[in-house]
Amino acid sequence: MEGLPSNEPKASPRRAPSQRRSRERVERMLAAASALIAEQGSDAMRMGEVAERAGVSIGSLYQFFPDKRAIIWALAERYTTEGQACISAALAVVSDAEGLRQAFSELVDIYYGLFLAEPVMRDIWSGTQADKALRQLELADSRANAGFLTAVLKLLRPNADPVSLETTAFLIWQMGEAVMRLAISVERQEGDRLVAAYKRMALRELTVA
Amino acid sequence: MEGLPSNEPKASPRRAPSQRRSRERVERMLAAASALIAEQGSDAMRMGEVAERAGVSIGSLYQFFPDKRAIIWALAERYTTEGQACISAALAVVSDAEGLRQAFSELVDIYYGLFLAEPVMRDIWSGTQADKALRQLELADSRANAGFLTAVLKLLRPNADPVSLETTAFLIWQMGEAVMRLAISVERQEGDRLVAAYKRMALRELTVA
DNA sequence: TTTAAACGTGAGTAGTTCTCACATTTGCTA
DNA sequence: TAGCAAATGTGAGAACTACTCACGTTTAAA
Repeated sequence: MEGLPSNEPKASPRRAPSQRRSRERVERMLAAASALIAEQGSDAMRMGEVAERAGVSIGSLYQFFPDKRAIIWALAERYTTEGQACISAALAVVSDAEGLRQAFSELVDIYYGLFLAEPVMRDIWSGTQADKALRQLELADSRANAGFLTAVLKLLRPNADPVSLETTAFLIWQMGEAVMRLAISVERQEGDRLVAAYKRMALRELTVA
Repeated sequence: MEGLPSNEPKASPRRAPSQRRSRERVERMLAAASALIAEQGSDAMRMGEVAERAGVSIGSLYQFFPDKRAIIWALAERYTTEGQACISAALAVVSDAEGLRQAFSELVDIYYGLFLAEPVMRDIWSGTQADKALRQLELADSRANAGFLTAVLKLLRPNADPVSLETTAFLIWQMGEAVMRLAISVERQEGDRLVAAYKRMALRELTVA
């Protein structure tokens, strides 16, 4: 699945471009990487191809980016700092509950729009390296599991819109998986809190109309 | 990041073990893979190492598993069918809202326990191939973003438990990201519905105590 | 016993990331 | 302007890895 010797954060510090020439070249490298990720995904992106498209040698590429990950991270960083400013601005002006409603709603729309429109962000932030086929298997499986939940909901609320129930069940299930993944990535205590909060939220959604 | 020629579902059909000898050997291969994933993660798992630990040649390994993914999938499948039976059983007996509450609550606990206890499941189902360092960056970033939300919540509800508010904000933010990732993996229409449902759910959580 | 199919082997192929010894360019100082 | 050290640029090749294939061995059935 990889050619890297290991998964350790080898990220040895590389020289930072200090002269104008090299800064421009680094910019070209990032642009090339961005284009290739948009076209093929970061997994299929080849370092040699990045160098070629940027018009630099493979050695130059590695002079400023210690490994393949580094160039992807550099791109990711641009998006995140940009996004962070946007979020900060939108929430800074909130002063009451209604304001929060509006700001949050807009924020979700903006983010969703970004995810839909930016192939690079899409690739980097969502299962980049994870292989697509496995993701589809997971989805199919999750759908099957959510199906059991849907069946129960339909039984308990025969008058509700079936599509809406299906959406709710699938959403709750997927969120549950996401929370589990999150919970095992943080400290045990926080993980427990997050799972508990999820449970409370999901139950509220499941038991009220 | 990989040595595979491409990301396409090459999954050419391989011979299925029909004799007892080969069935046992396949079992050993799976056991070896499982152990290695538990020790190092599936990304660092080397096919040669799997073969060696299973006491078979690399050729034999590839006789039954077309590629590296296949052996990981095979392991994943075992967990999922097991889990599916568990879910089905737990939800089949639900007949009222209170029953749903209990069944769902238990299910979450069981799943969380599995995630915590099973390193292989953990690896396969959560950012398997995704690199750990990037995941930590994402988390730090998400925490920062959730921080803005936390600040607003603290402002609007000065009497609430700060830790609880932080947990809620982080959870909502992470769920949002998960829903976006999900939304772009399914058909546009369903994605839109899922995002809308998430928004409704999150807003309810944000505006009621 | 014969025989065809299933099974087993491991050196070798192809394709990747990343290195390194060396050449070139730049900016600074005398 | 000449001199020079640091920054920058190069690409053949080192080091790994997933995966193949031609050939040898075992199994089960006729």
